[in-house]
Amino acid sequence: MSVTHSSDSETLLTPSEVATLFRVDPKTVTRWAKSGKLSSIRTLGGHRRYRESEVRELLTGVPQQRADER
Amino acid sequence: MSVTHSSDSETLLTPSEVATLFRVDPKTVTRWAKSGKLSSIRTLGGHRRYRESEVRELLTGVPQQRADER
DNA sequence: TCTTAATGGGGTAATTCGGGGA
DNA sequence: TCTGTCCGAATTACCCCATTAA
Repeated sequence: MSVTHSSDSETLLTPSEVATLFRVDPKTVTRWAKSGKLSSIRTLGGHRRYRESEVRELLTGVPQQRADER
Repeated sequence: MSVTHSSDSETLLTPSEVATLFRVDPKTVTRWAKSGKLSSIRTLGGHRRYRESEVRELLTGVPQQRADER
């Protein structure tokens, strides 16, 4: 038995969820990702997922924390 | 922080656990396995289990290490 | 053995992808 | 320059019910 401080359990958001938060079209979010303004993780099928903490920070200007660091 | 019962060489994840990591439906993970994008191990009842190291690598793009190699 | 949640298979609706043009 | 929209194709989500896992 071992105890691990889990490395990365980051909540991810879908393109439409991010788009809703910014009141923007999902396609615009895709462009932000392609231009490097927003980092993204890809599903095995090629769809993008976005880090919630990064999105929140961009929305509020306040650095966010992950649940597993709290 | 997580507690792992390690004595095995490879930690296995359930479909729902993998789905949560990718922010995807469990059925989608099943499709990845069927199409060969993700390798899977079957329980004797036919349910799929996935290698954590493989999932982590696909998520981050960084090769992971097993606890018994560290 | 019993209960409950999760998974599998199949089918269909919704979302996202990429490119291109307004 | 930035965003919204149209298109076809691909991927993913949600619905059912039977079986398996815990």
